[in-house]
Amino acid sequence: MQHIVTSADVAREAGVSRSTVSRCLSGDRRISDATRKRVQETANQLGYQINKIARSMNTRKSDLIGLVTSGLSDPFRVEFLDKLIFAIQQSGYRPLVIDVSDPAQMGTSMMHLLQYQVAGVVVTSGSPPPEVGVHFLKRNVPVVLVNRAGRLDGADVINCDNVRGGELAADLLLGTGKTRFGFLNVKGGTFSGNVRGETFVSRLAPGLANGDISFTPLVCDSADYDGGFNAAVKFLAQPETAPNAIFCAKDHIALGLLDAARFELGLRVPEDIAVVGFDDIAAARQGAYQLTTVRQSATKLAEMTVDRLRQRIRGDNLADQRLILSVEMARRRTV
Amino acid sequence: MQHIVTSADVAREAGVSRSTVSRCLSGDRRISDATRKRVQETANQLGYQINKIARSMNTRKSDLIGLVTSGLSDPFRVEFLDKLIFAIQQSGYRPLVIDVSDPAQMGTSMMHLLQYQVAGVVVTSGSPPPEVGVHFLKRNVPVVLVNRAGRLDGADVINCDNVRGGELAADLLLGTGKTRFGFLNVKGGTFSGNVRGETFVSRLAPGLANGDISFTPLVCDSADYDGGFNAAVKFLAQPETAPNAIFCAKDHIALGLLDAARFELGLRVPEDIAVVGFDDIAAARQGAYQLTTVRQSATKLAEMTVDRLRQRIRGDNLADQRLILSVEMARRRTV
DNA sequence: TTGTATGCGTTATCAA
DNA sequence: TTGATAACGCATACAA
Repeated sequence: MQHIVTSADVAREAGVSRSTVSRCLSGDRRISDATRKRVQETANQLGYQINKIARSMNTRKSDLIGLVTSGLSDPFRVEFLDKLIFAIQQSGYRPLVIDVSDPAQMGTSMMHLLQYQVAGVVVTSGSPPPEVGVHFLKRNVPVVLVNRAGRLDGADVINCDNVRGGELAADLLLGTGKTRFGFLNVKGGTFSGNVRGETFVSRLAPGLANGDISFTPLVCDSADYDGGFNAAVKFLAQPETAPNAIFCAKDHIALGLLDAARFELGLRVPEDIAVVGFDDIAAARQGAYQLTTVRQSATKLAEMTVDRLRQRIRGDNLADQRLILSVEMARRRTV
Repeated sequence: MQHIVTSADVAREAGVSRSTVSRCLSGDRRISDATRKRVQETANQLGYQINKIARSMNTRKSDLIGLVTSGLSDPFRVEFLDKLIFAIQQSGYRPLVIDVSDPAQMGTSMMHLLQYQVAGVVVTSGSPPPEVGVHFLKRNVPVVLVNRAGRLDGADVINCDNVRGGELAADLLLGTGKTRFGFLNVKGGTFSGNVRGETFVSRLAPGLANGDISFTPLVCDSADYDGGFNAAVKFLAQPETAPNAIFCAKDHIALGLLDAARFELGLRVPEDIAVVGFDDIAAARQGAYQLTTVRQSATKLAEMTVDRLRQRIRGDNLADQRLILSVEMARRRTV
């Protein structure tokens, strides 16, 4: 077991004090060019790596940012995390991922992040119990909730424009002339999904009132491809009466629905059934699907998240914010 | 700004010493039940969270495990990371993700992990320069390379059985009676892809020798859906002479190829063209694709990785190992 | 511009 | 079974 190179080793080798080494490597101005150069050379030569754990002892903050998620099975969330991880690194931070499969453990999981002195936390899944808010507030650790219901005291909330999305979907489907509307969401619903569905329905209100159209709420067991597929096989069993203008709470569900409609029921899209999704995941653009969907930009969402995080870490703008990312309709072949 | 609760606070409140608090909360045996109970109660009451950063100062190890990857755009890698993150947490560790977009920065990125005193590292992308090996060896930090070329001294290597995979693909395609074979891989190739392709070709050797069949190496610009799609549009332009029994280095490429064949060229699968992929990603099972492919289990790969990591962290079995995950053919509708 | 002394919160060592 | 004390590696206030 070899000795690990510390700043003291570099100091001795370069003939300076530990403080000087520290200053050189943290980019402190007040150091002579000669000294800086010499120290940096010795550091490289010895293979010195700063010990961020030790540094955090003083500063009481690490450059870790907690990412609370639950699995990587949801395609849009993966795209978001991808951009988020990139943006976090660009800002000089490092992502510490916490996978919360059991929503009940959300609170304890977030408390674990405190043990690492994280500089901030991004929650992309599950709604943290309000009582954890005070612990984060007390330590000035900013929390950003993304596409989540925001009941957390002291946390910022960033959502895409679910309301506008529901409207866009309704308007587009109304324009098809189809009359049997449906909204497909996971059993129990999610915060985002519920808002999308409610807005969708309220936009249909006039037509529903005068009996021009009908609406059926549709439910699947899981918020993914299989959920959409299995649900569709059932509710499309009698295509003559089944909904034929369907808005899905998210693309992943819509893909399952599409495959069920085409390959299990033999329906033509969009002639027999029109489908609108939400998210615009990569697969929606693929030739096999060409899904018409409400687009939210994972990249912008990630940038907004990191921007907001950095503001709060700097101590700016400390009042809780609620930010909305605009959405747009991506028109393809399923409507 | 409030004061943050430390072990000293708990000690004072409970009327014991810091050492006792430390022992109680780290599950040290030699402490009386009464004291343990009292300390734990005061800790909860005060909302005390252990500072793992400070703990790492002494132990010189954190319970962080570095995950080196490059983006989350590759579906199989995402599935693997999903299982890996889960397995890491199950073992009481935390994943610290490093996204290496530029392969040239691989070395420095891995060195950064050392700054956090990681207990181990998993490399899923890019091949680390051999010289970083010594720094990890010196600190007894285990490195596991997954589905990568292993040129790193002191690192373990875990691969799926690329050789067997290539054979399975060749045998299956030979059975179709088709005669114009192709292997589609990204320009320049990857370690895994190259092995798969080479085995595939060598399995075709007899047929090639007596002129029964032909083989064409096919290349795409990126190892993803778009790469496969764009390449296929070109090389399938004259379907009468183009390869009609194609093995793809990975499923994601195969999906692009399939969509190009069906929707751009109007080909029937598998009548006009047979396709075999590699990985068995979730999308391969979807109705729109039903891709026949060589399956490797992301779950098993993750378990093997964490098992090996834990062995080395414990100090067992210190000789470099090379593990192989078996593969199998998942027969669907594209052959 | 540089060096000295001190403290961050924990665990390990030694003593009681 | 418990407590006092010394590290761990770094940053910073203060002194020079």
